[in-house]
Amino acid sequence: MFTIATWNINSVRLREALVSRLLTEETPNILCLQEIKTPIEKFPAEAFAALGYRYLVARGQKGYNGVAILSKLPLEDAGDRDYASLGHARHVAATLENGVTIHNFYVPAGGDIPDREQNVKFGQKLDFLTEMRDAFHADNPSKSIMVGDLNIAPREDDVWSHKQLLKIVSHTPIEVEHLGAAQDAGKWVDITRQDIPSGLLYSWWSYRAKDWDAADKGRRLDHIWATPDIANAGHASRILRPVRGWEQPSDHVPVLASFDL
DNA sequence: ATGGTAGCGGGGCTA
Repeated sequence: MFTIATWNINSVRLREALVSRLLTEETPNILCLQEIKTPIEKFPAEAFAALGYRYLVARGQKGYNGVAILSKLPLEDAGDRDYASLGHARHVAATLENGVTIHNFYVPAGGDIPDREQNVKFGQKLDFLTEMRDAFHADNPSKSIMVGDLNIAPREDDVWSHKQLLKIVSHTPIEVEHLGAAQDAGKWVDITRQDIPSGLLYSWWSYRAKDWDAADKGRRLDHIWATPDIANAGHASRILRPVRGWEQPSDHVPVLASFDL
């Protein structure tokens, strides 16, 4: 059995102590981070190794993006892909000794205007998702887990107001359709929703709210998926809402799942 | 329709 967590940390150097706190309190076997916002040379690997997380497979860049897989279990680097040819560090993969492959994604946010004619970033987001679809279709993945900040809340109960967010980037029908096509192409099972099939679920609350907890205008942007051959081994999904209330928090909270493998 | 906050890096971009 192992537990995997995914967390958009919004600068791993600024929030090194928060990562250490999560690792100490929850002791996931594997932690996937997004938006580490640093080149790998400056990733605080020693601090996490001291807590038992000796394995690191990561891709970084200066100032923006960046993804990392931290693990207590041995990992082998399984490569990365520059989806939509953006030149951004938004994907990395690693393989465990049991043969399970882990994909860690940071899908582009897509800007504010949900129209590729008016907003290049929105087009890049859709193109990124289309290339994910094509890659999964070609790959036909098995024994795989894919996690990350997908920057899309696909279901009505993944947002505080479906109606009010229909034209807001992250919940528009075209994004949901593109994400669904990528999910279908890999036959990915949404493990969080397999475990918690109904009810409001959020993993992100904007920094701009006066009182994020009281307003509770959240979205479920962070996901854990698995291929059908191992999906029934997934269980015990959790989203750690209280982490949003830690001092100087990320705007995202960790999402966890365990696998009996 | 707008503005609200945060991080990086030291101005403006990105979220």
